[in-house]
Amino acid sequence: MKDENSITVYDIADEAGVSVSTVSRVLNNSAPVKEKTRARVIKVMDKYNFQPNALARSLSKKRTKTIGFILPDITNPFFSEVYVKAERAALDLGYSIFLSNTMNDSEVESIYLKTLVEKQVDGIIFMGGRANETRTDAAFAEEMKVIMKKTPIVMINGEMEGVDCYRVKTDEADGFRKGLNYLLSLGHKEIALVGGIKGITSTDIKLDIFSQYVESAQIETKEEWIIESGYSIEGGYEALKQLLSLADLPTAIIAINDFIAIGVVKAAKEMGLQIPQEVSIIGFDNIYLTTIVLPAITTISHNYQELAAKAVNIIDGINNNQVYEKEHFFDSELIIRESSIGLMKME
Amino acid sequence: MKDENSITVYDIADEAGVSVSTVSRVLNNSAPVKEKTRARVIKVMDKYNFQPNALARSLSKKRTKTIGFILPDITNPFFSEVYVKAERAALDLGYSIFLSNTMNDSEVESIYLKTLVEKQVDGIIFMGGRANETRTDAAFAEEMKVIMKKTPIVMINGEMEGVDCYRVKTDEADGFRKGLNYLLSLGHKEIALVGGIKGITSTDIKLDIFSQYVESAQIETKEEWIIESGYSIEGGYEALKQLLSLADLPTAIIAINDFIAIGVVKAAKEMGLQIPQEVSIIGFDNIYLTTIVLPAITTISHNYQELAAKAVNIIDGINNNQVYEKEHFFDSELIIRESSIGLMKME
DNA sequence: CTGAAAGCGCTTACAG
DNA sequence: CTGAAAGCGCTTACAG
Repeated sequence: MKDENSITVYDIADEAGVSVSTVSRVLNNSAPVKEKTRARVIKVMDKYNFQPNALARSLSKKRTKTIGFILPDITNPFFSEVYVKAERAALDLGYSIFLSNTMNDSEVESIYLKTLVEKQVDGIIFMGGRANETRTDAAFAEEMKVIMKKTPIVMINGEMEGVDCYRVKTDEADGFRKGLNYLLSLGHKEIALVGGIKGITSTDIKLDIFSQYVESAQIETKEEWIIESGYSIEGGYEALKQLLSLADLPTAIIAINDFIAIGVVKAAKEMGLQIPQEVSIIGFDNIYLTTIVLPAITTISHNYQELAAKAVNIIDGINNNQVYEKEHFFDSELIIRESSIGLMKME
Repeated sequence: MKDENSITVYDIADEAGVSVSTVSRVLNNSAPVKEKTRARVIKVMDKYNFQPNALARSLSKKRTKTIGFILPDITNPFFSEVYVKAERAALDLGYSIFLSNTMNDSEVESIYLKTLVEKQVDGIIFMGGRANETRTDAAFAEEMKVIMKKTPIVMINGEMEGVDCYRVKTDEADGFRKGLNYLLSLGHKEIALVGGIKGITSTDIKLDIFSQYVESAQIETKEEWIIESGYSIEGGYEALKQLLSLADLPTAIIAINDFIAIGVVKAAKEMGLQIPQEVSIIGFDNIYLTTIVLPAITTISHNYQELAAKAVNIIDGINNNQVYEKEHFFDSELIIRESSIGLMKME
């Protein structure tokens, strides 16, 4: 008897007294097979714990039921949240996912892109760093275009100039407005904007909206209240220290993301600044850490579920000859928690 | 001219005026090729952005350079930390990883196990829930054995009775002793043990050690100080509330893991209990959240890097006919931060 | 409802 | 150093 791990459809066919075509038919339910024959084949398969070789299947079908997912750092709760939702959607449709962490190294990004194509993934979900730059690098764009000739790409919350891939997005501009309007509704007018890096889309979008509010005199701010301190907890921590060294303080702070907001909260605690009594703060992203911190942080949430599922569905769909719009927007949601409070109550 | 995405070695061979064997040789550097011939072949490959089909290669080589990684929840910093280290080690050796989140659903665990085998992964790194039970389920063990006939499995910090797979482990017993000894060295004697679930290995190991210390009278505890409240932040939060309802309080708390410790810290803050002044607390795992919380939490760290790299190396090694011990232990490390303090200072 | 044959795109002895 | 041929393990027209 053959080794269990080298049984093929031929062995099954032999022992069941049928042709491999028939074995393939029962394997895939791709055509009618007489009930008796089917039973015989299944019996033999079970006997040997037969598992078809997906490589061979994929080679002939030109479909791998595999998706590549490129992101900077799965350790970051924002990315792990969208990843997990995507994986579940993928599982439901029978796909496996190659996860590729680039750690913001664009060379690694290129290596993974290349590998995924060679492994014949049915599509790539891309959240790599190069898709977050407001001005896209021409060489990177070129590279993406070459990939796209072979494999569909869908970017989540990112895009690249001249790269006509699928894009699935949170309406971040609208989300940021929701945050600002909420602060305004609480009576705040003197507002600081903390975190971010100029040139990165998610920062530029928010900076833009903020400027509009300032220009229309809805918000009063100062140059020193706009602190581009990156995306990390540390960045929020340093930013608050900087703010506290100033003569005038804002009554509210809007952070580029939740990590920044968490850093602000941490620094506030150390410095003895009361949140929200002395200053309100809101974040962006709604990562789960916002609820484990004290006070829990008011924030704007992505629609993680829809965002991720749409990305997966597009890949599955175009592999089944369906047609999709290139761009899809999803609404964000204001999540009110404890870090923000009305101005009246503060005084 | 052919479509760029359907170029094969035959097309390259034709245009370069050589045989496919030669194309394969330059592709793999598997045998000497005249420099001039090689140059000609490479030129044609470049012209068409040729990328070999890894499916076809894997089918004939019976090697996919792919690893499957099964874990409960990548959203949990403990798992994402080991995953990220494993992925980097894998990348260095040319492997891609299928990440499979089971969300603690053992049916999903089975589906992924099956899929990974069909996709012919070179090995599976397993941190699934079923490997964490002190008493292993016979049906699950059987399933694992069937898998192991076809694909090597290496478990990280887990094992299953009767399943002779590779095991890579933190010496958790020793790590827990380090924590206890540290507390003792600070003068603490009245200690509570919080979190965990009986029947789960990581709990049982720690419970065991704890009992030994109690029996040898190094520690004084009470029944009500041992609270099996799971592994979540919420679990730590509830546990501290429970402790605070008691007449007597311990001077120190050792938590099953960092999530529990974080929950304790959060509850303490809400209830106005001073940490570490009124009670010291230490966690286990050294996830990065321990440093963003105030006070930063003293904990025991796994050697994430070595643990993950060893798992990957074993898979790569046995696919190259190397031989490995079945079990490998790695030391843990005590990381002292702000949540613990000497008993003298407390009074 | 079933089978024989070709094809998917590589690699690998084997021969020269 | 190079080429012709078989093989990896499936699926899919095609014919009956």
